[in-house]
Amino acid sequence: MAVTIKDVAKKAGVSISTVSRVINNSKPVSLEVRKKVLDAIKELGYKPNEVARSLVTRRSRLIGVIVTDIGNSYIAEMVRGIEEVGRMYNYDIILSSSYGNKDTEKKFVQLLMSKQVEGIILISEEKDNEVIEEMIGKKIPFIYLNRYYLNDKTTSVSIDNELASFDMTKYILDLGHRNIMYITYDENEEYSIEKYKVAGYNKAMEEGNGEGFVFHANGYRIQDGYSIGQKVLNFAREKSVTCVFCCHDELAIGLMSFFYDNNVKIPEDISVCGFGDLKIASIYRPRLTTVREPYYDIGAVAIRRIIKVINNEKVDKENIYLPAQIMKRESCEKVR
Amino acid sequence: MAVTIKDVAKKAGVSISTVSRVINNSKPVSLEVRKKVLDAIKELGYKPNEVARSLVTRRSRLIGVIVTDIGNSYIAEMVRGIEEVGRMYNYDIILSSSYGNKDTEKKFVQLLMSKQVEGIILISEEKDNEVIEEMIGKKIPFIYLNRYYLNDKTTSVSIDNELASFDMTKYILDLGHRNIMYITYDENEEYSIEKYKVAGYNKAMEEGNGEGFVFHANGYRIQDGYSIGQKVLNFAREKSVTCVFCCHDELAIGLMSFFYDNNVKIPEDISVCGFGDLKIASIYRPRLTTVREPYYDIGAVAIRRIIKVINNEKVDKENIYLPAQIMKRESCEKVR
DNA sequence: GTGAAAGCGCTAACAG
DNA sequence: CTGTTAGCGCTTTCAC
Repeated sequence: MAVTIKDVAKKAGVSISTVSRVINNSKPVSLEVRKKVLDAIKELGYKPNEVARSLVTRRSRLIGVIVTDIGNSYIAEMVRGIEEVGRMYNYDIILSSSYGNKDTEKKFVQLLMSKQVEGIILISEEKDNEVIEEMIGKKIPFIYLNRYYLNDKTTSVSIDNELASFDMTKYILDLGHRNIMYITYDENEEYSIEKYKVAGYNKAMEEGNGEGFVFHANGYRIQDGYSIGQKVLNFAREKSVTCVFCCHDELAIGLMSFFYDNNVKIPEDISVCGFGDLKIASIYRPRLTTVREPYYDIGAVAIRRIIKVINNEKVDKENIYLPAQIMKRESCEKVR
Repeated sequence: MAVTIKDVAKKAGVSISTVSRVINNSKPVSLEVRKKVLDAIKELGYKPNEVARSLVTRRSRLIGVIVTDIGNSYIAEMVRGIEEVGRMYNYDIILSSSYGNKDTEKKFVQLLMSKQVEGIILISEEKDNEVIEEMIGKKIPFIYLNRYYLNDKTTSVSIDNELASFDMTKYILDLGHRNIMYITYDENEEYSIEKYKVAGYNKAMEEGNGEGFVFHANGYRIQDGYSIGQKVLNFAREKSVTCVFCCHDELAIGLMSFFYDNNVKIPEDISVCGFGDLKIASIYRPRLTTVREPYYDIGAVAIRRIIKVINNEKVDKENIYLPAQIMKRESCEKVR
């Protein structure tokens, strides 16, 4: 059996409340007594039982994080941010993977609440999320992170997608490209973030007198980029497209792989740009020109806000916007 | 305030013990009473407070996982395995990232124990781990996962590295390569796994009458593979090396990137193989021929074993070995 | 089959 | 400044 506060109290010859006071610094304790207690603690190797503590204080120092799949590099990066700043404030995180199943997400919320977590961060990839409705009723701090779909019912952290897409398009235009494809997915969905990205792209194309072509993929994954490769290639040739701007790095990487496998040279034959700046973007060759979404920071800011709410510090109701950045690399070069 | 067992008891007109019995199925309860309780639970939306439960049962249904960095894809994969099978047994995981700092690791063990976790999995990248010494004293189930260094004082799960390296080398030889470099790192360290991999390589080279060259990198990272690129290239040319077998995928990817940047064609000019089968191995072009270490399974088996120990099922003391697999891809082709 | 009561380890009034 | 006491919400004897 582990050593408890009682053991310490006995050893130090004081009451358990006194011990409690010194470990929590909650009330003044005489130097002399404090020392006795500290000695006893050290000698016994006492560590307070956090579970017992939580029960009475109602503070678990636990934050629940529900992710789609920790195997996704951008999610891992967000979790890193969450974990690291959580740590700074003495919070541990409980990690649950939903694999995109909404019922699982809901179940996890219940589970996490029963474990008395003090806040929940949901990293989702769903369109409409019933979990959010559920969370609104509960008084527990909550943040919703979604790289693909917006949600106006709850606070989130993200970049300004329209602006980022605009800036990227402008950068491509400045490189001399005129015929530029934008590959999107599901941008007609009401809450799709693609809507904004397409808008940013269109706006820049208009201002820059470029000829734009919005193209549709069948999903957001590498696989989806690969599988539309031939169509993109045909279209690009037909319309003299010199640059393909993909709405996500995954698509861009898939597309580049298709190009590699089919002897299309990047950027000599065609330039490719992405969006996200996944780790792989700077590892793959040629390195991918892309918009950097600061995943780590998004996670960090999200948990920071949760902790603020927990501590009753004042926070804005609104979404938080972080700056994006154009990562200029070799997959997209000047038109000659 | 959340609804408690008391509320349910009152609503159902029974004692709290009865409620406890029905939610735990711990003792027979008459059908009639059971129904009343169940109804009350449903009506009130009651969820047992797991913290209170843990306090009395001493079972937190929590398993602590300390990782070096969740941003590493192989670690994320292990954590996936851990999380997913943990879930099957109703365990949640608490994730902590040590970023390779031993003191942090030790601190986390303390922290996790004070949160009453029922087991700890440490995913480390250190040579010698003081944490292990510390864990041996404690009676809490513990598994040590380390892709780089062995530890004979505690249970682990891994592949048979010597055999895997042997098989890979044999595969390369069978492709017609004779002059094969093996790039290693820190293989002279007492507990380095590289020692075994080099042995497997040497054995196969001997049997296959190949000419082997063991080469040293300055680390395990992509960056390290890139930075020895020129040396490898010079050496390979001098000794007519046709294939480079890297002790980790990271090194192989770094090397391939160097080759790309310097116009060395893979596999036409030289073949490259790796070890690990990180996600990127099959995304990068050319796709990397490599040894598949089943990270997901390693995590899954690790937590399964922990849960067995928790439940007093009998387990072997020995390390657990999982099968590896040669992933034959385009970075390594037949010599012509 | 059911209820009363003790207690898990700790914090937080409340006295003194 | 320090000790006593009452819970936190739940499980688990122990009676009946």
